[in-house]
Amino acid sequence: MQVKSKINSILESALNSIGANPKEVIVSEATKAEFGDFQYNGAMALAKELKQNPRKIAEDIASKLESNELFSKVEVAGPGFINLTINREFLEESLIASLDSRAGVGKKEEQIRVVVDYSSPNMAKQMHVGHLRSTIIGDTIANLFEFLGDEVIRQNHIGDWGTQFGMLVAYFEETGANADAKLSDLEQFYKEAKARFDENEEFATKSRQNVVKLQSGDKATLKLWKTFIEKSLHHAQDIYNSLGVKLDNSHVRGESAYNDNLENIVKELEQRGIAKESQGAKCLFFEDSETPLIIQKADGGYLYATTDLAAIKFRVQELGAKRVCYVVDARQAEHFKQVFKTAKSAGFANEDTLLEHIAFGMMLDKSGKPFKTRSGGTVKLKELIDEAVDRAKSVISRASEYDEQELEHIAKVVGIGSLKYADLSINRQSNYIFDWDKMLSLDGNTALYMQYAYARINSILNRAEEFKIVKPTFSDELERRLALKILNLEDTLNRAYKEAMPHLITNYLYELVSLFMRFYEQNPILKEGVDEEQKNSRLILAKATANAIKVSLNILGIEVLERI
RNA sequence: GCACUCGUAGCUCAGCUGGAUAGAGCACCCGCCUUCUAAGCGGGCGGUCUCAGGUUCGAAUCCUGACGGGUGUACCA
Repeated sequence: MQVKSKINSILESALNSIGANPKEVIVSEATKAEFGDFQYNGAMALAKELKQNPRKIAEDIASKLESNELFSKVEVAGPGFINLTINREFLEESLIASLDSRAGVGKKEEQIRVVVDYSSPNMAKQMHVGHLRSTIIGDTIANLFEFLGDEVIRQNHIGDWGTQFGMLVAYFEETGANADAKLSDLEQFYKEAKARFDENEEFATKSRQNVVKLQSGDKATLKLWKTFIEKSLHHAQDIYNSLGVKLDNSHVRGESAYNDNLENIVKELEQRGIAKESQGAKCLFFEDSETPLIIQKADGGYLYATTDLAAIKFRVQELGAKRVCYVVDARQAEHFKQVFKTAKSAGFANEDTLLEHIAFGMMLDKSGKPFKTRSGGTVKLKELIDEAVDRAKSVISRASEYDEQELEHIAKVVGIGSLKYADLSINRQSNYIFDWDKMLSLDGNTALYMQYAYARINSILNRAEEFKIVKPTFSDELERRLALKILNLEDTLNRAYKEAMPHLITNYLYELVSLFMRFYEQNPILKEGVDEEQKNSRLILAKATANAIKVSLNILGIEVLERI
């Protein structure tokens, strides 16, 4: 149910009928409960255009709305605020739709094909905390788009090409018979190879030669390279599985996949006169930027800008994407700005193709400093996940009621849910302070709060006999507000879709569940003294709430539990 | 130097398509379990929205500048 858009269109015709045609009509949720459910503040802005008193305009608009059965109250306040209260009966009737598995949320009218590029781990190393945000924000966005009807193509643009592989190959050859054993810890293997690379010039040269061999398709080198990739992918897949992220090998299309196209990309850009030579390198210059985008080095080598351009071309022209989302660290903002601009001017993407950098802030430690990237100080993703699960296990209050296997499952769902929720609930654009205690604390606005509410509802539904799917009757204002919140899910998801902002969903969830918790405390469902009709109504409210929670959490990639 | 970005309660964050006394959680204090899961609920404490100008009937929100933090800035990805 899209309550807001419904109101917007009613408002729009009301506005038109008094001769106003604002370019956008937007109601917002009321800032105070006493103002009603929604408010429209546009009357004040129209005062100049219409050369009328804003209060008068508001009253004119209000008089057109009053007759509409959607509203039970239309009120003009102050200089020209229009406060709207939604008719209780309308909510009662609409709530039934929320009992289905989509919590009453429809698909978008226009559905498009979207590529979401996320995770993109480096294949030479283990995944670490630095990969967490891209992986879970990207997965959430992909889930959300899919849920609303888009055809989503997930792309894992893995870092599987470049110097580090020359290095690994060289080290593998050097260690000979021990190599296979050593590979069981790829991280360690990489470290040793890197150390060799830094200290030994001969080794470094050999590594670079291996890169050339790789790029020119030398069979033996390629074979070795493949074993590294397989090993790494296997590791990444373990992480995805335990995180419940929907990436698999079919989504992998790494840097190496574009290797053969790079030459043509450069050629094409040169022929179109977009690329120019400067200091021996092939570059693209931009008016608003003093640094160019380099697509080919002076020594002939290609760069990640070249790969990215090849990838855009592939995604738009071969995959047919109308929207391409790059879930990548905010530090690459300028890079993507230039790449997108180039892709459009070169015709790799159409003018109306949406190329978006879904930027997110860095992960900082408690003292506000960035995590180290190279020198051993990083937290491995695997360790992080394990600890999240361990901590969750130690916190489960009803632990004695479960057997070992059940406990394990609950700990996993709660621990990983908390880990993801903590990240997703923060506006992705700001830096994210990574704090074990906060992330794994199981209080407040966390996954656990939602999961707990869900389990509470489930407990009631299990106890209750089947309830009738008939129009409920709300017994107080709280129930009416809870219903309205449930019906707001679709508007929330649509806004989160437009802005690619997962935290809008967590904000919504928190409001929804807070309302439910109050309802739960105040309005008994199965207790004595509750009449049949009331009981039935409240069961419908509870069920609809559970659906909204489940749908929202599923989009965030977080599981619910029947019992906790 | 230039560009981008952020600066809201002790801490972590919402709010920023301009609107009516700026909202949460944590922490701290008080109250609520013989009845649907107290991992909960209710109440209290706590803010010159970094500062200074400007636009506007109205600014945490838009613009300019200053200060402070972060990031990026020619052949790494």
